[in-house]
Amino acid sequence: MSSLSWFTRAVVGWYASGHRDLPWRRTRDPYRIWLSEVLLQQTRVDQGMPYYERFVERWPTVEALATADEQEVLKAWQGLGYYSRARNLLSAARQVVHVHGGRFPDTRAGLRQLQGVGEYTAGAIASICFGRPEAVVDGNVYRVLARVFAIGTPIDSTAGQREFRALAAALLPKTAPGDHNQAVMELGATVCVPRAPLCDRCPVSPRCLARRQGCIDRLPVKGGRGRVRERHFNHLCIATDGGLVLRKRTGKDIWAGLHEPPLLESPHPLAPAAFRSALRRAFGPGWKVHGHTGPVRHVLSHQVLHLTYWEVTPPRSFAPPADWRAVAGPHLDRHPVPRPIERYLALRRPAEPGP
DNA sequence: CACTCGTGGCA
DNA sequence: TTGCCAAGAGT
Repeated sequence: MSSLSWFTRAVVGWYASGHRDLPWRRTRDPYRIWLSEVLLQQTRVDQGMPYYERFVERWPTVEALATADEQEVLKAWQGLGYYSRARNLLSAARQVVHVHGGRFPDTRAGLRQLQGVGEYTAGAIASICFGRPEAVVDGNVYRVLARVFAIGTPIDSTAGQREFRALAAALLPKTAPGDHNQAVMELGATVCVPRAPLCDRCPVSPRCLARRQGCIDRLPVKGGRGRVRERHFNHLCIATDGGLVLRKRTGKDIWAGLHEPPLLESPHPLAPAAFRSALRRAFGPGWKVHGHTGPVRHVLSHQVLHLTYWEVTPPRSFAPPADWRAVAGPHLDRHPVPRPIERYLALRRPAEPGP
């Protein structure tokens, strides 16, 4: 008891005196904790919350989720980004059911074997659900520790990750490690925030080295982002009797598993004449181009997309690639699509006005 | 290991 | 407008 460090004493005491009442804090069910942790990876609580509620409602148990179809899960994930999380989520659910008999592993190493569960998520589940003495280091923890201990090692370097992991482990109390972990993360999320931290409300500000040294706004140190790639997407909007033509994206590119109108990517923006030329080169002669909308600018973490939607009609002789599918209006809703395609479809077919 | 994977909010 | 960033993981 008295061996508790001043750090844990201050932060856990502060946490116990009141914190946000988030739905996943009302349970220790590893399924729900896991779901919340994956949903919140690189994602704001406000953004992930409605998704959590819908997932729990629709798939209340890991067994239920394991029986889901990948397209269903991607559809439920639509709009949240980083869609590999959704595919890994389903994969891990099936691992839990078919390899572990429906029970989540109760150790960090065991959890680590699940698809989409890395060092952070494994530590979070192990400490919160099973009381294991495993420290977690997420973005919040990096920030709190970098400031309180005035550590300037870049958090995205190998040395930084080692250093912060060791410090977090040294600070972890033997009793109630899950509460300690959540308390530090909550402090980072609500008080020790990236810009303009609320130091007058911080339980450790009297001993915060960065505050003492006046360098809070320069910590933590991160390397700059890499260069952003510019891409030009020319979508072929083909209306048939059976509906709009879509194809499913595959491979390792963005939006794997999501649908879109057939794509003609070009290294530069295309004027109508250049588009006709590119269309003929890619899919043969005889196409008609009726008009276009865009380009629409869409920013991703490492790319900037310029999307143009071209209304086209193929010649009668055209034999479409095997993965093209005409999708009638009522069925469009079942296909997961990326945000810009979702917006395009909404413009193309305005939603029915509410009652 | 450097790079990649979305989206939206904010100053 | 631009850049930063938010409960990371996979390759």
